[in-house]
Amino acid sequence: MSQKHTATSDGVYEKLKEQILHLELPPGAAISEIETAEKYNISRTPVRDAFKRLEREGLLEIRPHIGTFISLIDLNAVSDILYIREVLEYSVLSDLSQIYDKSQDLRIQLILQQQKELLESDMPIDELSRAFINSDNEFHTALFDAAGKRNVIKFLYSYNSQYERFRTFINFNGKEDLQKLYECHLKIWDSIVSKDLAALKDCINHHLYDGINASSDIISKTPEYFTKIHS
Amino acid sequence: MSQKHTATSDGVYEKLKEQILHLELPPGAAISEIETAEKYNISRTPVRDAFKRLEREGLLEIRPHIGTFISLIDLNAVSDILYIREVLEYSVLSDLSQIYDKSQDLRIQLILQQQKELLESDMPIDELSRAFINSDNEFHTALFDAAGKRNVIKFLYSYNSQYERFRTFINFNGKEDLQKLYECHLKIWDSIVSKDLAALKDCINHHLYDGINASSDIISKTPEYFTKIHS
DNA sequence: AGTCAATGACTTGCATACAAGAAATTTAAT
DNA sequence: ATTAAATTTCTTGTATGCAAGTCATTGACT
Repeated sequence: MSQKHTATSDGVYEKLKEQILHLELPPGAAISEIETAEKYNISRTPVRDAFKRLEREGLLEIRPHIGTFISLIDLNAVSDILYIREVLEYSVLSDLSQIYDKSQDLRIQLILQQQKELLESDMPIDELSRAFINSDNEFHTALFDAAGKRNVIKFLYSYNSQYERFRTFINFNGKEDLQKLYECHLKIWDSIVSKDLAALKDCINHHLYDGINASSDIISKTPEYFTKIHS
Repeated sequence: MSQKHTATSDGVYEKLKEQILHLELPPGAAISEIETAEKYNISRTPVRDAFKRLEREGLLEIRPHIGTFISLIDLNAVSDILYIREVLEYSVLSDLSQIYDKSQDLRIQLILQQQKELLESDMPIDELSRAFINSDNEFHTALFDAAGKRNVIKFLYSYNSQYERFRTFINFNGKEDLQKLYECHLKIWDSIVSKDLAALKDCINHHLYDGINASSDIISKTPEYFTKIHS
């Protein structure tokens, strides 16, 4: 499965995506095909492919004959994704609580233990954030997997680039948020095992929405990263 | 808003997509860049752009240095989409039943009336199918719209090409299926207006899954259109 | 100085030539 | 006849040149 085939195009796609999600390429910044091609010593063609792909994911905005720009963070889109995630996650996890058997406990416990250790470590905050977010994604993937709904979360991940970027933005804030996330994970798993659906619903709603509420002050510090809200 | 900008690429994309969804380009068939470019009197570049886009939607399979093929209908993917749709649709529509006010009734009634007239008309079956499916999509869009969740259904539609193709496949079967669909629509709207959530859930599940159950015999007539199921 | 048209420096869209890989076909040797 | 290597012919991937659109700058004219 080494799939050498479109190494150049895929490579620049992944590098760009990582830089955009980590905000190293900040929202609103201009980025040109030629410039990028020269940077990676390739031609415009694979760069164009990567650009188009990133545009479809909502991470780039290509304005023909004008330029290409890192898209602003669209809080409405983030809110939509959160709604979709909340609904699907509750449905899948309440299914899981019905069919749950002890054999899957190990994998979850392992991830939770890993997160605990992360929080106790003394990494620099931005490195910790990335590692914790990765582990968070692993946690949710493991849950969907256990429920036999692997494709559902793959589908969600294919659509939540905007949300990912938003998360890396707010998690730069502090370690307390990550601590809260971890505690939520414990509660979620508890309510699945104990089949407490009301508690589960409560957890999921808070888990996802907490960030967006607590962050309005952070957002106002770099308003140029965000699209205007006209709800 | 005339947006002339990428007319060539977008044009061939839409033409190809329509042909694929209508099964005029049958699953498994080979389709090459050069051949397509010559057919539309354009160069390979915009064709390639369209191909990549269709590949992302799961409608094409590009095998580098070998060829490009119309993807087979993946029943597992269809099933996944149906699950996602069912969960989201129930959530959105039960929200709608809470906030529903009479002012939105007109638009829905108009669409339902239109569907009734379609069924009473004497169009050829394949033309009727297309028209009815379009109207079906309008119906669901109007519902999501009324619930203030326009983006959620846009998101769903961006991901359900496989399902669309499957539907055009099974609806070639007969007019009775369309009649059933119409009756389901009536029931769905009734249960929203009367706030009968249990009936609503029942309708949605049946509405979406009915097709896939009733069609196993049709599928076996052209098994080469479908991927092998190894569940 | 102010106004407006021409120009030049960018951008991305499109066309085309070539490179590289895969598979069928041919050709030569046994 | 069989087998295997060479070749031919497909395919898509990549590089590059040109076309066309947008915007800022420049410069002539009033």
